[in-house]
Amino acid sequence: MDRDTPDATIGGVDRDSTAPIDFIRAIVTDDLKAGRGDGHVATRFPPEPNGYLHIGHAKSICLNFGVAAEFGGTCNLRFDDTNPTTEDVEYVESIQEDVRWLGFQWEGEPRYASDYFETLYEYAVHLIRHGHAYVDSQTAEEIRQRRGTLTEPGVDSPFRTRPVEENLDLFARMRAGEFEDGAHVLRARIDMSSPNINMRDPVLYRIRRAHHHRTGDNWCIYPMYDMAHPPSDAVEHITHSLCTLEFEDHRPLYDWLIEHLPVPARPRQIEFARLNLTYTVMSKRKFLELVDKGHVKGWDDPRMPTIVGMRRRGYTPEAIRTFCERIGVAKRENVVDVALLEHAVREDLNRTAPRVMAVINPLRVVIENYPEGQAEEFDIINNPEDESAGTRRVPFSRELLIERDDFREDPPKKFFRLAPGREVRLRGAYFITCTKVLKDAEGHVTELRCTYDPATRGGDAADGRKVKATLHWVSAAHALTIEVRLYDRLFKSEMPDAVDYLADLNPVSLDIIPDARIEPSVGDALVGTRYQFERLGYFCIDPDSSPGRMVFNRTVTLKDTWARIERRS
RNA sequence: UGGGGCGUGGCCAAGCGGUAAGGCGCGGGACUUUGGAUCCCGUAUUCGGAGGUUCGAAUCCUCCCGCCCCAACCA
Repeated sequence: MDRDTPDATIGGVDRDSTAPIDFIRAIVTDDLKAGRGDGHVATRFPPEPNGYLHIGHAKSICLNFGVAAEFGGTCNLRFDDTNPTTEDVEYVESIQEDVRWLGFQWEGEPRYASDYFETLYEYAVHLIRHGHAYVDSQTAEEIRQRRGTLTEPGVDSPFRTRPVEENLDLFARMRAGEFEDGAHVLRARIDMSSPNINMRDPVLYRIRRAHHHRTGDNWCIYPMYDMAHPPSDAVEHITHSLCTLEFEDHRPLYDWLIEHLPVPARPRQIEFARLNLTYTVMSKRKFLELVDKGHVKGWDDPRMPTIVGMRRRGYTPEAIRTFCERIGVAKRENVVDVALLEHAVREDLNRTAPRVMAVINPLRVVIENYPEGQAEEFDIINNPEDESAGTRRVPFSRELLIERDDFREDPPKKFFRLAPGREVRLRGAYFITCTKVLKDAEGHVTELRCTYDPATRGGDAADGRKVKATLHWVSAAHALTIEVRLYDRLFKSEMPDAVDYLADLNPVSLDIIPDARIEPSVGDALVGTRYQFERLGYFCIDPDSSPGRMVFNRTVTLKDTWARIERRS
């Protein structure tokens, strides 16, 4: 490419995004220049409906829809439903919901590989007619043994030279259900000595008497991925078929199918590396196991790295999309630090989530010079980063609760919060000064006596004096009690089997603070803590039990745990 | 071992012959009605290694090393 070309523009498309998907962008640009696909770019997201989507799929979704959008093209949603034994409508429905929730709209109706079964069958017949496929009657075991090894070539099947007519007849009878499962298989006739094992006469069709979630019992033979995918792409006029690295070895086969079939288009496969996240299990197989064995409550359990699980944790589609943009797309194996995901979530939540004050581990504070029985309300801003979020009324009275960790009788050097004789600000209310510390017989602090300065109403001193800390607080009499439940994130850890450690972790989901207090002014507001769970920060209200979500904006590390708050009924 | 890929700071990732973008993380500072947020500044003399070509290389060539994927009638 011309070095003088301003790189703000590539392929005529404005490059405002920092998403480093340049190698794909370059290929598409070149193809466009070469006139492929009539100048139209068409991609597709092709999940197999055998589980719920996870954050790894989000990368693929953002990539496919993103590339299409960038080049003014389209992106289809196609279910790769060629293996009826593992698939289910529950999954096709959840997948559609998740893609929509992430903010993407596929072109037209969802497609299904199963919609093409008849076409694929005809294509298979076409291959047979041209001597490019044959019915093999060996057992699976025999086929495997004759496939050769990484270093030894394979051996031709004794059925490889079956006459076309016989193949045609056999294949038709396979479809007609005349044979047992496994009795025959349709294979491509390519090269049993190819150094690429995928080219050693790959299986194209197998007999499988299983109920398909869409075609029911209409078929007893099903195409393999390699047989179904290339033609499906072509039928949909997909121009760029993006898939993960493990399919690189299949590309020659992909191209072989496109070349030997009378397909209406010539799609091109491009591979990229799948997403791996630190501490995160990313395997549908393991998720299924967790769900089936009851280690989690379902695919949408907040501990799950599934899209629905993340949704319940309060993650936003915007945050997930931002994350996918930032991690980039390349061909090298990678393990993205989960901190990057959490950063994207915080960034979005900081901008959009309403705040509330909360006290988890309460310490009673009595404002001695505040009239007994009196109460007043303050208007406190809901989101310091968003004026339009408005304010809420927060009641204030003589007896308050503050976070226990916000007070230190003997404050260390860097501790600026409350201490005997020290003045701090109660957020949105008044400056208070601690005058007395009450303790029980054991010497534990049980209550603080303070005085407030009426001249600091709203949190600003008329005389301009400053205070080094601002505390969260709630009015003891008005506070709302909720239940906080803490969960540990699913850790992949060093353990080879996720299930083992999950069994260990499950009991950790306890009610940490059964009597946490929060301010009652916001009807649907519940929040977490700050100091006690130093590494948390954001708390989400389960969208299934309460509208909206809540953020606590103090500590925002979300390192390796998170909390879920449930309203006590 | 045959084939296919990949190796740029702790983690991602640009760069594609002209003298190492950016983000996360980390460290320091400023500011602030949450010590959060925000804002600054710093963080690879070096691109897996060794040779070579060139005025000049992460970018080209050679050899070596390392990691990943492929021997399902899964996708």
